[in-house]
Amino acid sequence: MKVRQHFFNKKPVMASQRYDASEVEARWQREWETRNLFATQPAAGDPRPNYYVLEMFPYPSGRIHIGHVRNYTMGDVLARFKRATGHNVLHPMGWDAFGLPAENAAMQNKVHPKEWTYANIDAMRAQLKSMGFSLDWDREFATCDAEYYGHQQRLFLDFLDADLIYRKKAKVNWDPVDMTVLANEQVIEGRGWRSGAQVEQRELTQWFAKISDFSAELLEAIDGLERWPDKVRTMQANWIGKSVGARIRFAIDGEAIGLIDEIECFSTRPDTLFGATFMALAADHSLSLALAENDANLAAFNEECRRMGTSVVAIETAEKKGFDTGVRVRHPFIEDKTLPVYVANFILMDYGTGAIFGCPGHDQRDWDFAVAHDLEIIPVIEPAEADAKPVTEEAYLGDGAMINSGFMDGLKKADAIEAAISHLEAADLGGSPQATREINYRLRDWGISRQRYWGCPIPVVHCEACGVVPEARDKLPVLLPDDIDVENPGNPLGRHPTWRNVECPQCGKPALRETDTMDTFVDSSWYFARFASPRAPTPTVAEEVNAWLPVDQYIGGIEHAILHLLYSRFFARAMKITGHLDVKEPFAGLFTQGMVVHETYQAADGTWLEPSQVQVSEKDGKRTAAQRDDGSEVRIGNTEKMSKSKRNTVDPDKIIAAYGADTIRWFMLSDSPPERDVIWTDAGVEGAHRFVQRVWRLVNDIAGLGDGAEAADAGAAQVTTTAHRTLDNVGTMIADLRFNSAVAQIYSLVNAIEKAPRESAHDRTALRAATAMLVQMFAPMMPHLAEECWRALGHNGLVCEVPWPAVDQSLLAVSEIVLPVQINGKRRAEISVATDLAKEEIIAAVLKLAVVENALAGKDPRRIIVVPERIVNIVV
RNA sequence: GCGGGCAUGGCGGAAUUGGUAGACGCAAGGGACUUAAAAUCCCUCGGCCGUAAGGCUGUCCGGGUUCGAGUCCCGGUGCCCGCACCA
Repeated sequence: MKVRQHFFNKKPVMASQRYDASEVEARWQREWETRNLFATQPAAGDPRPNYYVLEMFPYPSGRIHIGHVRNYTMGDVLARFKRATGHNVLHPMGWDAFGLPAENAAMQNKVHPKEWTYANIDAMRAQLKSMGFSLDWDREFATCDAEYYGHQQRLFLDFLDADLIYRKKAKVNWDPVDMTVLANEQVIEGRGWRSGAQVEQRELTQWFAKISDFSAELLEAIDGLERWPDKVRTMQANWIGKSVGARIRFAIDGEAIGLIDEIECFSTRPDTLFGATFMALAADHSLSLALAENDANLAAFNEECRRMGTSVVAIETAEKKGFDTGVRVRHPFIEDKTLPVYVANFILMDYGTGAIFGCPGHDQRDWDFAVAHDLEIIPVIEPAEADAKPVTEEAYLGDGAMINSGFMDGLKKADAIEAAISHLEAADLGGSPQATREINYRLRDWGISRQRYWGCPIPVVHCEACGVVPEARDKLPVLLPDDIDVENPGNPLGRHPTWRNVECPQCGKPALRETDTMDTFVDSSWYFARFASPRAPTPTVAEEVNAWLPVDQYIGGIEHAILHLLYSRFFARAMKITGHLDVKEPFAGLFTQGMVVHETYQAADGTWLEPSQVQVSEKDGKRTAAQRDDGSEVRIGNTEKMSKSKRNTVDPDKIIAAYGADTIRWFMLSDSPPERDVIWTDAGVEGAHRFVQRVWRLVNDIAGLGDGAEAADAGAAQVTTTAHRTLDNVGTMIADLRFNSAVAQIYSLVNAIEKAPRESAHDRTALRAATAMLVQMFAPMMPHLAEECWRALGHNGLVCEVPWPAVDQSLLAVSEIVLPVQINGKRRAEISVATDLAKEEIIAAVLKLAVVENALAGKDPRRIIVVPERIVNIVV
């Protein structure tokens, strides 16, 4: 049994000939910085093709975590590779710096949010620099910089003018303790995530962005996002949620209620109309409200519906409750038939029209409601599935021919829907057709108001005389005040003594400044455009932003699949309309990388332990037991996402200090495909570091072979061919973001160089050339080691400035190839043939093989398949 | 419930898209060097049979298509993710 010690417990071994990462890396980082190598040239006037690679910018929480390291390493490999292949590369970095944590920290630690945020940015910038990323730091900005959010206010006003932003009353989650609105994601089981207080539904006037106007376009354009993962495209399509159907009007039987004499429903299944047995309204439907005015019981019921929680649990366990209003509507197809109208707790006011017709036979939810209220269930579809249960037991949701449906009897679903709509379109109700075709989307407008201090102020003023007045554009930015009271809950802007009181920009009379700030998702919806000209006096500069956008490769976590990426797509369209941009899609290529996960450890008393507190025992490669430093038993838990609560995090700084940035970069790229989770193990990191040392030894070895007189070329050495073949593969693999495969290729080349003959001058010349190519190939991945090796090989310049080597195509062609020979599909032999050998000759050669002759036993083969350069198969 | 994805040695994963399954790495075992260790180097490493040559078997399970299936089709199992009273 062997006890593996955690690397922090080990004394570092430091032999003099070993590669000293900390010294080397700091030196090359200084060199790159001195030469300002990664500053991007303006797109205008640069003859090279542009390439924009962007990783999702971080929230400045205070520390870089290992997930950032993985994300930015991938982007950096691509950026360095594209630079080497002749592109003008934009690879910027900034900070998504507004948001709640800064305010919470301010309350807890009595630090100003601004101070806290900028201190964090300084710390994290230093960490990123120690990773050796080829970022253009001249373009850095934070979204909380007055300059940035001032331009954002300008965009806001332009959007307002273009009717892309508006104000409306809306229901919001209100936390009565923290005195703020909470996003749906911040409400857990009906309680505020921070205060734990029961969240109330409040009606407040809020700012909204008209993203729903773009539903159809945002959905259709998904088809064009060919370099996006299918998963994200599907998620966005589902989120936008298109439903095709009809809006159908039902006449109220008898007297009108006030001005209301009909009810409109949206339905995707008008084919089931003959099975309709009731109608249900949302509590906030205009008819529900009108009827409640004279009915205290209904008013109480409506109130109960409104209070119903938004949590998943509340929805799953809720009964189908209803209140019979006594009102009845006439069935559109059946003379003299009327349907009872209920108010029901499962009808949503903000989808469709807030009213449905219920067909219990073929909708499970309607079925539940019908059973609860003793309503008729009429089957109108004859089940095509043999094992279908009768509609007395559950709703039938499958396909089949229509029954009990008058003119639709016998039709299939699609034809029946068409027939029903045509019928209703032709029918007249009060002077217009009884139904119109309609498409509904699930996507709602985006509420961007937040009752928070640490965000971008919404640049408008409320004047008693003039109403809502935009701030004058030459007064922008509307700055956040620095002198605030952060010690009390609620919005410090709302109780600021002077900041609120302003003159109306229009009439000059005293007015009040808007105290809402913008959702931080607004900040991240256009930062990628600002990077194209981050110091410009306008939000964007046409010739730069249109040259750089769309981002060629965007890299980030799947958790942003919907919100951030959808908002950004909307913003690009809004910016196009307002003249700030001339592309529609912000991100041409999207890559969602996996997480970094780590084993968890739990002590006997249930507390989670850090990896450094635990020793794991292994037997025959299996992890058998773990012990704490004091010898007590430790339970090995699941391997999961690194998190503070499970204490399974690894601090990048410590790894860099112990092994260097190149080691952690190499480890992040090895083994796991980039879209999948990577399991952090000490052994894996040590393996990566061994490779760094091995490459350094090899390069010095080759450099020490001496020049060797240039031998008369006796044909390419094997190692030259291998190097070019590897180069060809590595190039395509990096371009396809298949980093783990590129890493494997590089390992193989190192193996080949180590084993290659070194006897002749010709050998040595070939080896030196192959080794130089090797260094260039791993330069995007381990840039510091590459520079040091490049120098050791006798080159003067920097490897990161040397163009990517060209593949010698003539070396890729092989003259002879080993073909596997199958008999009846099983591999029985192999044969070495010239690549250009004719099929007949290959067959002739194969038939002479002893195994083949034995198998045939004098008979003719039934069939011979020859796939050139692949395989031969003899069917006996 | 709806939608999407994944399943290959002890482990992470390769496999040019239907053509030699297990590249490359990790772990493990054996050996060399060393007073000893570390580092390094060499060998073995899916399973079964065999001294060996070699044979059989093998990519979650059951069928199918094909000269040939990890890859395509049908059915199933198990995990993971997203959305969800959406009419």
